Amino acid sequence: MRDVAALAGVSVSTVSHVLNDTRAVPEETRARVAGAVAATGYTPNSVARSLKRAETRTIGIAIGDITNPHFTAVVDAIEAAARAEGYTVVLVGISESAEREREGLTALAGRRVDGLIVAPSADGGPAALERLRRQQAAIVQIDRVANPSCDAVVVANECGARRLVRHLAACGHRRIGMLTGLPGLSSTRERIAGYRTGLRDAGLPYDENLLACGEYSAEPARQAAARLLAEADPPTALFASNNLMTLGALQALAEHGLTVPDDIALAAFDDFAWSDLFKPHLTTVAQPCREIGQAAVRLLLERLADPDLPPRLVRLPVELRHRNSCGCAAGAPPIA
Amino acid sequence: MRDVAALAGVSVSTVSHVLNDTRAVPEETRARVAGAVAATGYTPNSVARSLKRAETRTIGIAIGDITNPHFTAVVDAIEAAARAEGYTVVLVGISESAEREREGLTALAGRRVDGLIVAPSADGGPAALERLRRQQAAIVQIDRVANPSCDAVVVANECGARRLVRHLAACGHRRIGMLTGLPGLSSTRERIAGYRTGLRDAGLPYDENLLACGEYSAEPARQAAARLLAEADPPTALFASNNLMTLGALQALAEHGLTVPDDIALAAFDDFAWSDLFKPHLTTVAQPCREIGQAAVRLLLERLADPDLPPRLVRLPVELRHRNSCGCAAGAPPIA
DNA sequence: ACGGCTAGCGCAAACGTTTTCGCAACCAGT
DNA sequence: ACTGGTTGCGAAAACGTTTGCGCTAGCCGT
Repeated sequence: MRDVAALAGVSVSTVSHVLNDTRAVPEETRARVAGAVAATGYTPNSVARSLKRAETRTIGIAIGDITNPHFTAVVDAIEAAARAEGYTVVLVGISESAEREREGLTALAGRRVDGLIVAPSADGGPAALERLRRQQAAIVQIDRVANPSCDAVVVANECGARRLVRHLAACGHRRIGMLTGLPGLSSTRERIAGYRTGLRDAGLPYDENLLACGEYSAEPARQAAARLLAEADPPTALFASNNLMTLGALQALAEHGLTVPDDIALAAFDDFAWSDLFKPHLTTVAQPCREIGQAAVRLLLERLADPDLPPRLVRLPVELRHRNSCGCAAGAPPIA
Repeated sequence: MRDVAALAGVSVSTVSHVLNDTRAVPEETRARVAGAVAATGYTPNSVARSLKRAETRTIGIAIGDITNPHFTAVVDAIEAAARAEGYTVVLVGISESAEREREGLTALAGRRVDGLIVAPSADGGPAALERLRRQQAAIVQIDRVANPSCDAVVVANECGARRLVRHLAACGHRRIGMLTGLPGLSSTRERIAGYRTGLRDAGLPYDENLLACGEYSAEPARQAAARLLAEADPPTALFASNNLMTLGALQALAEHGLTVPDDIALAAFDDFAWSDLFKPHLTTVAQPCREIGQAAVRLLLERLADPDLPPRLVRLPVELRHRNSCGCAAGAPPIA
């Protein structure tokens, strides 16, 4: 910037002012500065600016695994929305482990991100977010809420699970197994709650043995499903409460020589992008991934604008995608 | 840091020195400082550090669309590798448009990233990278090379395409259509070249009418495939030269009432994560996505360590995944 | 007793911006 | 001719680090 100022024959203040236009500068001077900028190929140093301004125009994203299509979509939406507002995003992967989460958040705190969008892990607990909070960062949780005093955007977990289970029951299933997510996450709890109300709606008993923990990922889910299938009175339908566990379940079913939906029904939380090409046409409840991302940055910016807002929780609706892995005719309308 | 220094009864220099341990400090002082750090909840401000040190320990990733599973995997690998080396990544989406690319790179240049990993777009051209280069950023291109004087990691495009086409020919196909990628990208050129050598290997003529541009994405590919199917003498096999175009092709085939592999054969560049669940079991050539990411950060760090290295190009092998969309028995060995 | 060495530490100048304060020049109104 | 307002600009102090330089105190060897 010094060079630019020298070349334009003005002071650095003036250069700064025309660049940000933060005070009136006659057209002629402005032009000279612009010329000098072009001539020197000057690129404003945003780290210096961040230091001075005490804001980085950066938002951190801390999620378990961007490889999970659900998070991929969310991240993509976040990035787009953030960019539209002049923010850039820094991505840290915290593979569902409390330690990684701590490391990642520390890095982000050091980098002085203005805001943080986080899918909190089970055991990180509310404490992990405190440091960022003290730094005045705007924090929004997605998918699950670990700290109720921070903003969050989640989906209608209970409702989605309930509808799926009710539908399976309506298809005549009386023993419906469930693959549950990581214990300790609010989404896991809510989906289990939905499963239970779904059963109740249908007048079916709740049997603890029909639950198996799949930890929201494929391999554990495969084992969990295998366990359910080995029961004395095995389920005739399975509810996998996220996408990865659906894959695990399918693998287990294949290993047991069971085909969907002929031998066993399957319904799942989370839709897949190219579901149409899948062999069993999965009946699912789809999350509005992009909307989650968009809502998250909206909340974040609002909080940045007014830090004294009360904590808000936005809960987005899910959408039932009725196909035929549930065993009913493809055209049949799902129960509401 | 001032507070920490005051609390510990030392100067800021000393605090800085114990934090980075950059000079000998007796254990006792060190402990006092550590105590003060803990007591104040101090988090080092890396933006100030970056300003002073003239390095950000940040690497930028500029790719078209992280929603594409191929890029998702690459990004994930990059993030992991970078984090292992103490770098954080900032992500900018440049949706295959020259303007977005320019914007994104400008943002990264302003943020003074130490390095950049970019999947260059067709028309951004070598120029887009120049500014970053002048800033001494280490640049590595992935998937395609737009600027031969920058490092790059790509895959054996020609070889992969060639093997797939040769295999289709060996299955008896004499008219093999190809869905080509975005014109202007090196990967597109190389895959077309592979297609041609594959044909030549098999003694088949090259017919320009069997090529249709699918722009590396689904909808254009659907239309392109539809065009090929409408030919007077339509292809009996299709080679889709990336994952998204495969989806487009499948849609076109479905619309024409064609099933794979009975009515028409299909082979594709890029594997899918859950190919096993897909209805046509796709014969594909898989890219080593994670290795691409890892190699990219390796090259990047090496260049950071020694900016005078000559430009390097690493070309990674691809892996043929033989299933049955190509129409031959599932167990049959693919031709080498 | 004195020079030299070392260990332990602090001062202050950067890094590249933003922003406050204030100066000079000009114009208008009396 | 003087006041008062406006316009156009520059000087310099921050922001929170890192780091070169140098100071002091103690110790050893002579």
